[in-house]
Amino acid sequence: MSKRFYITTAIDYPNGSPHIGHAYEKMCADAIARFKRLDGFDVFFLSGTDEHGQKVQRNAEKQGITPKEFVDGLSAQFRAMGEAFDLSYDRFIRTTDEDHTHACQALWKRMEEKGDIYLSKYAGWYSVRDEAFYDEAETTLQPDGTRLGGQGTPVEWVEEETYFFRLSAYQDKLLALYDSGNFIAPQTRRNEVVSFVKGGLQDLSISRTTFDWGIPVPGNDKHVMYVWIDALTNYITGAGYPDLDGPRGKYWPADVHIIGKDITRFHAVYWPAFLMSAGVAVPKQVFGHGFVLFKGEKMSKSLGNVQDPFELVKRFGADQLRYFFMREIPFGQDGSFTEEAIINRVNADLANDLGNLAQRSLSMVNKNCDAKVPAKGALSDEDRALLDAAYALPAEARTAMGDYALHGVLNAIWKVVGDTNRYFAAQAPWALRKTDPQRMESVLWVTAEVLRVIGIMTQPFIPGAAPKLLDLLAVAEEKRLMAHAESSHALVPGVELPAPQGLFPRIVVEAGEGA
RNA sequence: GGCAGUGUAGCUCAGCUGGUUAGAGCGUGGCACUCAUAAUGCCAAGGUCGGUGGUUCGAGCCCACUCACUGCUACCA
Repeated sequence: MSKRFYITTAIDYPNGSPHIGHAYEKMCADAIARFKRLDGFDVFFLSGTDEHGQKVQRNAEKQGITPKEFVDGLSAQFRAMGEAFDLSYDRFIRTTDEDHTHACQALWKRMEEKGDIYLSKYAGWYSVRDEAFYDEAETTLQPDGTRLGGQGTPVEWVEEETYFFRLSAYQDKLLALYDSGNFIAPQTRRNEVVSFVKGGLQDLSISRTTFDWGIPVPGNDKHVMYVWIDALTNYITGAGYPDLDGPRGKYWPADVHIIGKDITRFHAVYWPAFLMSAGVAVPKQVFGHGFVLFKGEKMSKSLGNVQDPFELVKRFGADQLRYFFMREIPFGQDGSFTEEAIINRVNADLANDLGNLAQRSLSMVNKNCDAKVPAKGALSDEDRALLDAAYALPAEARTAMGDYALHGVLNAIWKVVGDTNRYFAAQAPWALRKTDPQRMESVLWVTAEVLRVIGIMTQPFIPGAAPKLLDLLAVAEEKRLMAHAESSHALVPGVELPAPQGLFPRIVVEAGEGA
């Protein structure tokens, strides 16, 4: 009975090309998924695109193509982004996938059987221009008798037949859920949701008749399911719902939904209520991460500062961006980036600290130890202290990962990288080469062994370079799990090593290029 | 307006249930070394811990007030 771990990201709405914010969420979730695999879990990692809705339908019409053709093109871009950032999805789900329709309709029927869905009318002040309903309090009555919405656009009274979900019946159960553990993280998001739910819940409109690009409501084709039923259900579609006894059913309930903080409510209120209604287990946790800002400002089309993830990868590299964002931004908080910050961080941590450490030590091994794992002599206190720090990493990392503190994991690892550089300088193996070659070998062995542990531990974050580092140390493919990051799997002296190669080139800013 | 949160070195942040000289990384200045990707190491400067007033033998950490900033306050996602 192996340990299982099911992690999802939000599915993206493809009404435009992906931006770096989409990539950020996915790379963080990917690092978590990879970390759990590294730690011996049977992981299922789900991401995808949310493809229905009025906006897609309209955009497709504008281009004179079908909605499906429209989303096919954009969904492909999101999938390409996954490849560009080395994302290890186990499935890339699309809400236009056949099994998803089946899952949504099954969920709907269960909720209906429970008596939680009823047909009624949704009425309110609607702004055609904003495509949004406004609360009466948000509107203002003009002298000429017309009424304007929150954005200053005209609104009209609209009544539409719609199905409602009896969300109001779930207030107490939801509050009990929030009370029982850490269903919502981080804490600040939890506070917001709790206060929202305590304020009282209204029933939720869950169908539309004004467009048809969506999943039909079972038994009433005039209606399609509205956003959240359709979108959220993807998480159980991924587990094979309604057949949770099938091959993937074992993954449900999900361990964590990684989402942007802006959609916390939908995941922490509506979603568990739907599931409770349908008699399906609720996910274990919803984690709302922060936003990535560019130079401290939100990125938007109007500001013209949207950062293209593909361009960034081309310029800096996938490992570099992954490392930067996960190290620099405490996971859960907002964070800002600039090209200069990326260059500084990448050069300092990856090129200078880790890359150069590997290079300086392994090139000595190559030249002075016959290109073999050096001989390990009696260990000094300094050797012992450094090795202990390295071997302590798995436990420290697991602790930090318990709160999905990706930055904390990297912090701990790079503390050891720093320790190793200090150790290397203090032991000065280049001097020992002349005075005490045996001791030199020991120092090089300790350094290489620590690099082995670092290589193992960094795999979730820099999945391109970490395996290369392990290759340089001739670590077998099957000995690269976290369980191997201990002394019983240490490097064996005498094993042949390949010639060292640079792991991370320094990023050089060309003259005249602003950073 | 209501609720919640944040404010600690130039920058980004740690600071456990209050307890000797408030920490890290980056940046800055100086020195050392030469194995290495002009990389690394050492040393140093630098903060009245937003402000005021309390509680306490003692507060960055507790209380009150105050200033600034942020988020949430339902059906665009």
